[in-house]
Amino acid sequence: MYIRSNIPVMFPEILAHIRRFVSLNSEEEALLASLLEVREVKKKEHVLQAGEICRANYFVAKGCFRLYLITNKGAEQVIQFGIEDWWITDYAGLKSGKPSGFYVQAVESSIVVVLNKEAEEELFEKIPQLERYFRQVLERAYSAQLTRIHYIFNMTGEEQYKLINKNYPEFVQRVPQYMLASFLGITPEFLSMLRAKKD
Amino acid sequence: MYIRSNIPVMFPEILAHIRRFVSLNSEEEALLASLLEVREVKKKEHVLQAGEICRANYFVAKGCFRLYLITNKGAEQVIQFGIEDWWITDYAGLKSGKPSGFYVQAVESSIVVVLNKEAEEELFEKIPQLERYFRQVLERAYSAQLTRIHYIFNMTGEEQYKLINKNYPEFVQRVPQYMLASFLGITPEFLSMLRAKKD
DNA sequence: ATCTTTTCTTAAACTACTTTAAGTTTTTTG
DNA sequence: CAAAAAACTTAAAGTAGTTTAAGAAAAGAT
Repeated sequence: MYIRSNIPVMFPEILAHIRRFVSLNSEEEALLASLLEVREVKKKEHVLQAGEICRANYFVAKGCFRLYLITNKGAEQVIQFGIEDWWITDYAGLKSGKPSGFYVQAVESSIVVVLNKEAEEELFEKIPQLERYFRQVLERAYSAQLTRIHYIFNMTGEEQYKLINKNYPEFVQRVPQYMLASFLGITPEFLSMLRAKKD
Repeated sequence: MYIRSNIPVMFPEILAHIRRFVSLNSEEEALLASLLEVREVKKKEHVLQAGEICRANYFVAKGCFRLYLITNKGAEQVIQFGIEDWWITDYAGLKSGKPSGFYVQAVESSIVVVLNKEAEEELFEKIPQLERYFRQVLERAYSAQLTRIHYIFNMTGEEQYKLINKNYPEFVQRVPQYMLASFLGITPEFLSMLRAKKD
C-alpha cells in the first residue's frame, strides 16, 4: 500500500536525519523525494520474508520493526529492532541478490520510507553525498553491534534487562515481552521470572 | 615504527581491495598513497589502548589483530578479530573523539596500513569514491555482526567451535586458544574440554 | 459483548557452561 | 640452553539459564 499523498507529510523525518550528516541542495532533495516511496505497514505485516529477494532498505519514519529469523529448531529469533530514524534491512541479501534468510516485520502499525535497490544505485550516482550519509549511518550501526556483543558476553540476562529497562523504558513497554526476551537471548519464561522478582 | 621504504611493497594489498569495490584513477591512487602510512606492528604491540583517543583506522595488510576490552571483572573480552583485508578500529571512538574503551593489539607480528582521521577527511573530500568503498566495507562488517549474533544465540559453544573449525581451520590454528574462547564467549577451560572430546 | 487467539506467568526438573584449583606443556627471553 | 612466563589441560562443585507443562490474563475479531 503506497500513500503518495502523504509523501510531503512524512518526508521531514528522513530529510532531518540526512541533514544531521550531510547537506543537500534543493535539487538533490527533490530528486531524492522522487525516488523514495512512503509506505504504511500494518502491525504484523512483513516488508521482507525469508525466501524472498530483499529489494529495499527501509527507514522507519514512525513505528517499530523487527528483523528476525526462524531457527532450525523452529523458534523465532529477533536479531535487531528498528525504531524511528533507524534503517532496517537484510544488507547481505540486498547486496547479494540471493533469497533472504530473514523476516522484517512491523511490530506496531508503522510508516516506512522505502529506498529500492535500483533507486539507491541511481541516487548514489547522482548524489555522492548520500554515500557519505550511509557510511556514517553504518559506522554507528556497526559500533552498536560490537557494543551489543560486549553486553551479551559480559552481562547476565538479568543485568541486560535492567540496563535496557533503565536506558529505554518506553521501548521495553512498546514491544511484546517475548520479542524482547528473544532479542536478549533468553526465554520468555525466564524474562517473566526476572520481572516478577522486582520491577 | 614507520617503514616508508616498504610502501611500494605493501600497497598492492590495499589497492587490490579498494579496486574490488570502486575504480580510482592514477592521480587518486597517488594521493591515497601519499596520505596512508604503512606500519609494522610487533606481536602483542598495541595500536590503540583503552583511555587513549582513537586516531586512525587500520587495514590489516599482513597478520592478525584483535579488538578487545577489559571487563569490570578484570578479564579480557575479545570482541573482534581482524585478519588480512579487514579494517579494524574503534569506530565509535574514532568519530566521537572521546577516550576509547577498547584495545587494538597485534596477535602476531603484522603490517597495517594506517588511515589517520585527518587523512580520512581529506581523502573523502578529494576522492568521493572512497566514501562508497567504506560504505560497502561497513555493510559487510555490519551484516557479519548480525550473523554472529544469530550464531551466539542459536548455537552452543561446542557447535560454534565446530563451525569455525570447519570453515576457518587455519584461523583456529593461528590465534591462541584463550583468545578464541573469549571471542566465542566461553572459558578457555571449556574450550580445552571441547577439543579433548574429539578433534 | 463474547469467543478465540495471543501473550504472560509459575514452578519443578534438567543442562550447558562457569568457577576454582592445581598441574603440565609450550613459548619466550636473556 | 636454562629460567621464566605464557598457554593449555583436567576435574569436581556450583549456577544461570532452559525445558516442559499447565493455567491465567490480555488483546483482537466477529
